[in-house]
Amino acid sequence: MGEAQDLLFSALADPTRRALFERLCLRGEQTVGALTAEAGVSQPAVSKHLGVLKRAGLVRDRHEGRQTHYSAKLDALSPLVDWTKQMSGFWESRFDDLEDLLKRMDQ
Amino acid sequence: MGEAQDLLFSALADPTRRALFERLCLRGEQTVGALTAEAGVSQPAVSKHLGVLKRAGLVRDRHEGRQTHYSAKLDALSPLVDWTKQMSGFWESRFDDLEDLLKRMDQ
DNA sequence: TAAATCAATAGCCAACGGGTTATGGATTCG
DNA sequence: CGAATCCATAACCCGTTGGCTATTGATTTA
Repeated sequence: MGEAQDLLFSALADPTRRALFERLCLRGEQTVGALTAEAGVSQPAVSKHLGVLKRAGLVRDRHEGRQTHYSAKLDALSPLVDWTKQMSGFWESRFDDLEDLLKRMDQ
Repeated sequence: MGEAQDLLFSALADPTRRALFERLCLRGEQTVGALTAEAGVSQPAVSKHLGVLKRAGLVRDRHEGRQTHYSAKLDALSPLVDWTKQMSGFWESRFDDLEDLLKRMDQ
C-alpha cells in the first residue's frame, strides 16, 4: 500500500533516529549541533537521520543563518494511529479523539 | 530503552512482513502455506518473516500435524500505542481506555 | 512401507543501511 | 578580508537483511 506509510514505519525503525525524534518531541525545536551533542553519533550521521525523518514527514526544518532548526511534526503520527486502528478492528471511536487532536496540533 | 520496542518497530518496518501481519489481523489464523500463496515470496522467506514477527511478540504459532497455524497477537501493539502517547505528550487519559482493551483482547 | 506434502533450517548472495572521514558552501566573527 | 563555525553532501566501508534454492524432519496419504 502506501509509499508514505513505508517511509513512516521504516523511519521509526532505527533506534538512533527514534531517539532524535523523541528528543524533538520532548524538548521542542533543536539545532543540528544540539542534537549531535547528545546523539552519540557524528554530525553527518545526524544530518542523514534528520533527512530520513523529514522525508517521512516526521520533522520540519527552519533555516536561520548558518544553522538549521528541526522540530517534530506530531500529526505525521496519525497514519500510524490509523493503521493500528485498522489492525485492531473495532474501537474506531476511541481512536478518533486522538487522531483529531494530532491533526490539530501543528497548524 | 526497550529492546522489545526495537524488535516491535523493526519488525513492522518491512512491507512484506507488515502485509503478513495485516493479513493475519484481517483474516484470522492462517497456515504458512496459505500465507505463502499470497505473499509473493517463497515459503522459506515467509517462515523467516513469521519468525521475526514471533520474536517481536506480534504473532503466535500453533502446530497441528505437519502444518503450523499463525495468528496475530493484537496486544503486542500496545507498546506502539504507548510510545505514540508519550510522543504526543498530554492526553494520556484518552489513550488509557484503548490500552486496557488491547491488553484484555487475547487472554 | 513408499511417496508426497508441509514447514523450518542451512547456505549463499546481492542490496541496503548506518556509520565513518573528507569536503564544500554558506554564514558569522575578529 | 580571513578565520572559524555550522550543516549538508560525497565517497567509502562493512554488517545486516531479505531474497533465493536445497535440504531435512515430520507427518499424512496411497
